[in-house]
Amino acid sequence: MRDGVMPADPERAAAMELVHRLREVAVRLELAMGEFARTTGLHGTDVRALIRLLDAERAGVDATPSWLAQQLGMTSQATTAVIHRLEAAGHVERVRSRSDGRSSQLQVSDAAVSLGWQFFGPLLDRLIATTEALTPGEQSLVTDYLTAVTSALDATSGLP
Amino acid sequence: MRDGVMPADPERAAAMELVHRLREVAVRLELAMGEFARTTGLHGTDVRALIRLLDAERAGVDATPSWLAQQLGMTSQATTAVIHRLEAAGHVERVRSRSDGRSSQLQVSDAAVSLGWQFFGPLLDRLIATTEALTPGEQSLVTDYLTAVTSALDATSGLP
DNA sequence: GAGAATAGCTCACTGAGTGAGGTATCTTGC
DNA sequence: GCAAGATACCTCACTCAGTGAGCTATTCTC
Repeated sequence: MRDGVMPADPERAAAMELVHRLREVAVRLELAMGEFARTTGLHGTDVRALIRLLDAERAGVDATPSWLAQQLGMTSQATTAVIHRLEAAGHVERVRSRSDGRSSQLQVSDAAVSLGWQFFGPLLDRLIATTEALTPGEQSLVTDYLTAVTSALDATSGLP
Repeated sequence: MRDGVMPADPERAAAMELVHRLREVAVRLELAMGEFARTTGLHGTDVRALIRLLDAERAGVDATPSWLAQQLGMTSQATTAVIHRLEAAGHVERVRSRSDGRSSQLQVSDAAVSLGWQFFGPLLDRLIATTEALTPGEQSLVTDYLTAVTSALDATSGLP
């Protein structure tokens, strides 16, 4: 942002610099995802969906279409279309939920996972290397900071 | 990602956790942007464009349509459309370059900037507060780390 | 100054995402 | 036990963002 609108404050300026770097990282990650989408013939949204589904699996959360819609900030119809595309490409499988006949659960295929590793593997290796340059203590400091940032961001997306 | 594909390695696992947090922050930022887009009647891409234009201004870089296209990872035609939309909404002004008659420069209007502050102000305040909870030394540690991460990410997007 | 390269644009088209509305299943109050 | 309402997901018709093809104007190169 055009920082001049805010009063000059050296302490705040340093913090602001950090926030800008954070945003810059987000932008680059977005671009990398877009590139993955292009090379795989998927769409940006499809890739975002895949990533969220894998996140859900990691976290042990049941990924339903409506859950995914919320994660993507999209309508349920658009999410239905995303799931269709991913299903047609063999990246996702839809499994009818046993406890709730209306609902279904989404599972990412092994093929999609290995495709992801193929593309993001080298990138991830560099990120891991960058991260392991820090001491364990420094790493947990950064991790805690990022967790706090996530909470701060969450407070916004909870708007009505 | 489904980490099980990779061999278990506690050191790597800790670094991986950090990378996941980083990605999580990126996802939340993206959602916040989408929400800003919805409340202002803009599109996600338009907001991303505005942010990149403000970044360029901050960095003292000349923002041309082709530069913007590269930043957004989009074709020049799509970028032309984005600029048209932003221009029509009064958020951006197109100024013919004096040094190169083919090119033009893009400037974000004051109105767009204050609109951005209005929405992102509270969010930014929370982020700044989160950041200022760190000591100056810790802040610069995180800043340096994020800079390194940006470089690591850049090495990917430079694919042919 | 001719030819190649570059910056940006218009046009026609595809398809991602939305609003309206439908079906099947689950929940609740009687 | 069943009607009324809520919920989860889906289809249909439509809009408009983004793409490919191809154009014009300007600048660079020899």
